[in-house]
Order: sequence, then structure tokens, then C-alpha cells
Amino acid sequence: MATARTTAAERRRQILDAAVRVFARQGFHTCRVSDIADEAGVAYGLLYHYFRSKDEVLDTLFLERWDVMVELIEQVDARTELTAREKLAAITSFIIDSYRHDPDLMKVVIVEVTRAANTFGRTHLDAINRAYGSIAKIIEKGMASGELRDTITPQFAAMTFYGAIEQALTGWIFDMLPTGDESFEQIKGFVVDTICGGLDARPAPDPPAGV
Amino acid sequence: MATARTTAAERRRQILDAAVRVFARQGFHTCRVSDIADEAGVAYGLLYHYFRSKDEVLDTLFLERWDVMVELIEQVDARTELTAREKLAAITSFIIDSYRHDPDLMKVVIVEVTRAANTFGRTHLDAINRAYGSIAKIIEKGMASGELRDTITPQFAAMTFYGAIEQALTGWIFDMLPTGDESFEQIKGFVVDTICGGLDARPAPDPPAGV
DNA sequence: CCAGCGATTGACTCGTCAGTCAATCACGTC
DNA sequence: GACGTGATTGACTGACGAGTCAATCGCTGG
Repeated sequence: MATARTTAAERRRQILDAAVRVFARQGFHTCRVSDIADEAGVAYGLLYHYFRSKDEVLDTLFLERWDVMVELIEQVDARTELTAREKLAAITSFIIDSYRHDPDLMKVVIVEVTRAANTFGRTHLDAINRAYGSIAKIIEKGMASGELRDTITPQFAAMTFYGAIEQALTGWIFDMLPTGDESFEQIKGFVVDTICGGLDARPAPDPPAGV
Repeated sequence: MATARTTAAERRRQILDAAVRVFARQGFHTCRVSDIADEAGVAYGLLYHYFRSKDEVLDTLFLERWDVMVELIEQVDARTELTAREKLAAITSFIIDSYRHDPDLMKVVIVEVTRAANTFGRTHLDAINRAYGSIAKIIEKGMASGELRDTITPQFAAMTFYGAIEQALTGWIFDMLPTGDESFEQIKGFVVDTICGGLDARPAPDPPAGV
């Protein structure tokens, strides 16, 4: 019987949601635990009833989101009817839509964990690398089928691809890129076009020199 | 007359160099000012004789290095005999060599400032954007001359290009990429090849559909 | 109506550091 | 060889914030 007004799960969620807003607004290191409690409208101590530490709150938020992303990547990879380029487009679209849908959460994931691998991400390097690995697999298959060039390693290609997306998100987070639905869609196209098509104008078939 | 053993400038340098090592090893937020003083072999208080705060030490390190980089980019751009691709290759080479030459310093610049734009970089967003702007100008000229495709904005192309380099540095910093001279040279090639040439195998001239 | 138990509260403890400052040192100068 | 100035020292202060805990609340089942 759901304990009256709010269940334990709901309360926990309420704290997590408040934490997202606070982390996004003030940054993880800068905010106090009391800020999160205030934002959630609960007492300071209650936070420690649901989480072992301030760190655990961030960990939870990150993993919740990141796991969804990794799973999405793997699902996309499984759709054998898609070309590598289409798979990359689907992933790009998903991540950018994630940002569009909940910018605060993505900001926390990117700024406080992914891009802060020193402090925090070190703990999550494995999770981060799993994502790279899955993307690399997609690219590897694309190379095997002849769709993609195999002059670079799939590993590096995956890093560059993900880097381009992260760079775009960072651009929005720090107001270096215009926001708005058109911008989101435009950038989706840019990411795939840049990574797959490259900057060079057409004529320039093979790498420099040769035997 | 150089005050005996060490001049003021030398002492200052000594502290900055120690700070680089400490920041690289422990991270800016995690280390104590006393760690820097110890590493430099000077008393705690002396640090405040040369710098107003712990932050100012990091600011100084970042700006010292970043300014050199921005200037390099502008110098490269001025060499009109180079193609856009060659300019991008020169910039890539310079940044990667900077890392090879002083990994600790580049680690601090990237991890503690550039990629931590929330905490710190916010102060330095202007400096960071200046670099993007200079790269964008190179790309813009390349587009104007017909060397590069102009289906994406120079601004976005610059972000992706710089993002690819940063991603590579991050890969080395967190041991996701093998170190060693060959790796450095190989990645230089990868960056330019990926960004300019794209992942697609040749035949695929124009964007999808069309009028 | 009461006992029991998890949820909830927030004042308090306890460490940790950034930054200060008065004292001391080591030159160069006259 | 005394004086003054800037370099150097490190003990100390003050603020701050994570995590604790004993007390209270409000169900629920008997």
C-alpha cells in the first residue's frame, strides 16, 4: 500500500530531479548538499537516508542516463538494415534529442562527469569506454563492408564522432551555438555530414603520395 | 643585480612549474595550496607573495599556454602559400607536439580549464572562443577558394576540428590511446584525414536527394 | 488506542583549507 | 657595520560544508 502521499521511490526521484537542477545551475563542486535539499523541499538529513553521499547522487544521475545511451547505441547497431552512416545519424539524433528534451540532465552528464573525467569520470571511464567501443564496432563493420574508408582506426573514428557531438552539446551549454529547434536539426545534419563526408570539396580520391 | 641565487621571476616560475605538476597529478580542486608550496620547496605564504590566490595560479598557467596557441594559429593562417588542409595539419601538429613536449601542462589546460568550462573556463570562454574563431577563419577561406565544401558553417567545422584534437589529447591523458612517438604522429594524420577526408569511402558526391 | 518502525527533521560535530600576518631573514647600500 | 627593503617563513584564523545523530513524526497493524 503506497505509503500515503509519497512512496520512497517518488521521494528519491524528487531528490534526484532537484539535484539535476542544482548541479546544472551551480555545478557539482560549487553547490552544497543543503542546496539540493532546499530545492527538493526536504530536510538536509533526508538526503542521506536515500543516498550515501553527495557523490552517489551524481553517480546515480550519470549512470541512469549513460546506460540508456549505451543501450540505444547497441540497439541501433543491431538494426542490420541500416548503413553505418544511418546508424551514426540515428545515434546523433538520439543524443541531441536527449539534450533538447532535458538540457539540465545532459549538461550535468557532460560537464560534471564526461568532460570532467579527472575528478569523477575516472570512476566512470569504463562506462564511457563502453560507449566508444560500441560506436567503434559500428564503424568497423562499415569499413568491412566497404562503406567506410579504413585508413584510420575504428577506435579513433568513434572518438572523433562522439567528440563532435559532445562539442555541439558543449556549444549549446555555453551559449556558443544558437538554440532553437532549427539549430538542433541543423547540427544533427552537420555532425553526420562532417564526420562522414569530411570538409574537403570532392576531388581528392586517395591519400597523398603512394608507392 | 640579480638578487643572489634566485630572482623574483625565477621563483615565480619555480612555483608555476610546481603547480603544473601538482595540478596534473592531483587535480586543481583536490590539491591544497600547501601541496604546491611543498612541491616547489617554498613556504606556504610565499605563494601569496607571487599570486593573489590559488585560482590566479591556474589562470596564469592557462593563459600563458593558450595565448601561445592562439598566436600560433594566427601565424599559420597568415601563411598564404598553404592550403587550408595544410594549415589545419600544422595546427594539429603544433598542439599534439605541445602535449608531447609537456604533457602535464597540456593536461592541466585541457582537463582543468578547457573541458571544465563550468567551473573555470567560464572566465576563459572568450579566450577559448578566440581560438575557435581563428580556426573558423581558416576554414572560411578554404570554402571561399573552393578547396573545402561549404555545406556546413565554418564555426561548426572549427569546433569539430578542435574537438577531434581535444578528444585525442583526452585519450592520451586517460590512457585510452597508446602513447609513444609513433602514436603521436599517427594520430596527427588521423585527425586531418578524418576531418578533411571524412569517413565515407569515396563515391558519394552530393548530399542525399536534391531538387 | 497503543506499540513499533521507517520517514523526516535540522542542529551539531569535525575536518579541512584558503588566505592572513607578524616575525625573521638576506641582500644591497651608504 | 648598521639600515632599509623586499623575500621568506609557517602558525593561526575564519569560514565553510559534508556527514552524523538523537529527537520527532505519522503511518499501520494489532
